[in-house]
Amino acid sequence: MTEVTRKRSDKKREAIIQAATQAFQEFGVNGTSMDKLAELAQVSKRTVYNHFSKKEELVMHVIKEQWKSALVNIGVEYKSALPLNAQLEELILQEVSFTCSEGHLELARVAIGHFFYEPDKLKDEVAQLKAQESSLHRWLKAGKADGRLLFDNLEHVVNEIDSLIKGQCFWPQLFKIEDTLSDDDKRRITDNIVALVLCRYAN
Amino acid sequence: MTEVTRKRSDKKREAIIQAATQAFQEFGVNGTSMDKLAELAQVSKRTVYNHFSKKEELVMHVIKEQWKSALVNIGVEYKSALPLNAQLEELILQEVSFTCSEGHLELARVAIGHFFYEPDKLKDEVAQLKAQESSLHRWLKAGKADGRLLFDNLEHVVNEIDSLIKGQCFWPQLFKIEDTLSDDDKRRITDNIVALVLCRYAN
DNA sequence: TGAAAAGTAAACTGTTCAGTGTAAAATGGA
DNA sequence: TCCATTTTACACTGAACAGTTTACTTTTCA
Repeated sequence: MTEVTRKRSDKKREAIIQAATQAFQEFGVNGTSMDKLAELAQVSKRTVYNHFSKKEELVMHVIKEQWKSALVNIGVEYKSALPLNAQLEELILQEVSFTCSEGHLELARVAIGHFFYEPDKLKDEVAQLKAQESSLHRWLKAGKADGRLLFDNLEHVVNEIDSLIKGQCFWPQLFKIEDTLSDDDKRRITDNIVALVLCRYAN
Repeated sequence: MTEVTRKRSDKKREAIIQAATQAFQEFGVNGTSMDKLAELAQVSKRTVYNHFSKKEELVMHVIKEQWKSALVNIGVEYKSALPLNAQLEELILQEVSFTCSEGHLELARVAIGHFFYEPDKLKDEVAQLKAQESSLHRWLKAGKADGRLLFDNLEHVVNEIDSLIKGQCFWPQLFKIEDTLSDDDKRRITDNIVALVLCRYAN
């Protein structure tokens, strides 16, 4: 043992995870056999199984790891003194950028590819996601409390904004129907969403 | 031959298609083996292969057939005399109802499940879809020509509306994250979309 | 009634793949 | 050097599945 052995072991483990991450993104979970994976990781198949006793275990590990690394804190706090316009612009631009980032898209591809025919598991994972109140939630709530925004149902507004973002920055890219967005595209989409939302809900 | 033979043959064929349609929806294409399928259709496996020489052929047949049957004509023509409000309401409600209908969702599930890792084929199919100018396109164009709507880029507006619809009536239902929408839900969502759009683009 | 068309059952081929067993080799610390 | 841990190569099992072959039966209709 153990210090160096640990390190050798860890290196192998890293190689496996890294190869899996890449392969799952490129070929999908079902398109990646454990043999292929072992070869890509430059590791014997048995070693893969020494680290992850089932394929499912490896899949979940990869998804959760990507998940963590993709989790960015979007931090725009409501400021009473500043114009709504600029604040919302900043907030939505951050959401847009995150949503259409390659990291986020790749995670989504793996997860959706894996969970597509297991709606219950998918539901659970998504429930966890939705549980955490977003920056957007807080900002809208603060704006309403401040009397500068006017709406009945917070959830509906969040849903609308979310739909506008995903419909233009996520789904088309997820399925590779549209190319990656340029910064100009992001800016234009953000501007339009901000205009739409403020036109409707600004007091 | 041939009249009655045709009929027996057709019955078998129907049974195959019907079983495939159901099974593909329930288990996905990959989750449905040709053996299972034959059993479900109460038909010998060989008969399946007599009608469809490859699984892929059957898959494409089922998708295209569902496609046809799902294709509804949404017909709301722009009327200069009537208020924008009511017209757009009617138009979007039709879109919403179609989008979240079980038929449309099931088709989408089969198609996405099948094409998920074949982005090129998916792109082709979607391109066909997008090619046909929608009722929404025409209506917006007419409203602009009539001077009652004001916008720069028609495509962007269509995209926004489309995102709002799909984000609330399609994606969550596709992945079975949300239940089927009630008529009240549809009405509420439609109302909100109409308000958002007219607030922004009505002259 | 008899020949053509269609269907059936079941075994079979060939492949892919998850997961296991094992014996030998590499690694690095004591 | 010796020992424990880890990795490796590789053969193997067992299952699933697309697609085929064959020998046989049923149906239809001329």
